[in-house]
Amino acid sequence: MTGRAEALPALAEVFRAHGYEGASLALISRATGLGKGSLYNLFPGGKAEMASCVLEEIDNWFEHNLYAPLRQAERPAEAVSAMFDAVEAYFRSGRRVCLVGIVALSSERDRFGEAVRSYFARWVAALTEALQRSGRDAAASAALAEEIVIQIQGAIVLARALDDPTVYTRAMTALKARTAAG
Amino acid sequence: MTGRAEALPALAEVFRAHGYEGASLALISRATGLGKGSLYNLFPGGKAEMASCVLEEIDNWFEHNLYAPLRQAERPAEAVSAMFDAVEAYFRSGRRVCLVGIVALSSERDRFGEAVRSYFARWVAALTEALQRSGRDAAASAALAEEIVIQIQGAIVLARALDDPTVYTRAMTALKARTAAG
DNA sequence: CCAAGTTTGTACCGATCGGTACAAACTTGG
DNA sequence: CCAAGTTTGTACCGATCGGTACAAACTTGG
Repeated sequence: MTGRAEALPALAEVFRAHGYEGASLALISRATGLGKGSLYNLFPGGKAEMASCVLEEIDNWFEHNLYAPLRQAERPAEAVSAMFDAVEAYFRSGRRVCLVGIVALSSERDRFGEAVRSYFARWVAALTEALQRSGRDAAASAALAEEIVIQIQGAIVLARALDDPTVYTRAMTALKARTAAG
Repeated sequence: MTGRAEALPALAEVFRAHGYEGASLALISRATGLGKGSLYNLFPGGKAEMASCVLEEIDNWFEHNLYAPLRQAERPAEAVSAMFDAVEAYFRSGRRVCLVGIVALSSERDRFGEAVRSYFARWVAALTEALQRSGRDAAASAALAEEIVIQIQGAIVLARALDDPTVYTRAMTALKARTAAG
């Protein structure tokens, strides 16, 4: 038996590469190496369930690797810095796209609206908390947290559009410097 | 005769709302009020040609209303400020999505890669020029120009994800202030 | 080792996809 | 006003869509 967990990474890549509508069952089947029978055995709810599970797994990954450390760090400034590194590695400097961001921009936002909202709201909240605990006042922390998430998402867009990952790294270097200084 | 020009706004909205793959000819036909006969009469190249034309029209709009003014402004600082206002109105504070950004994130980037690249490259270049002529050095101008485009794209993503246009206006207010100050 | 349960591949479903063919309905020029 | 050219709606094309049915192939427990 191959469980859902084993199929999710390949599934995620298909959705990332082709979007929800563009990810046909034929592509999904090829990418996962699973026939339709197996896919519908693992995900009785079909494509919608596959996408839900992928979003959930991504959410879990971010919660565990980024949000929780930000909230609980003893040295919050270091946690923020570690987040920048983890995010850069995860999105491969903009070569890899943010699936949750794509869903937010697409017409599937309504279908997965709450998952998308929660992912970004918790990101901003965790970052706000870390920034505040590292010595900023509440308003400045909230503003900077929002700006950081915005710049990450925007840098992915621009780096991909210009097909130039240095756009991503350059923006993040400047942003990290401002975050450390502020 | 209804020309291409009259059909383009409705076409653009369909592509914005559903992406390239999700924009079926049935949706396009409904949105434009044109039957297949008319659509293929206007756009013999089918969906690909429709999308090309839409991207070209968007490009023309940005070139004429944003890039050219930025490059030619006698008072470049005012041109930058006017750009912020025009962009906020165009994207309706993030309620409306950037079609070129969406294409950049999708698998259609390869099909329309050069159009996407050029749109963003010229945006950054025009902004760099205006910032430089308003008294910044070359390096600082280039960095800030890139950051502005990044924040615009990111703010659209986050505002839509959180379903909260104030995210967009808030980010832009802070960015405008920094741009004016710098 | 075999029976019961699970997983898998294949064939098939109706619906819809993008695109074509083409006659009927219009518009236009003389 | 009519002939020539243009535009339009409709019917249709094969391909693919997401999803279902189900028998054959496997796995597992006793």
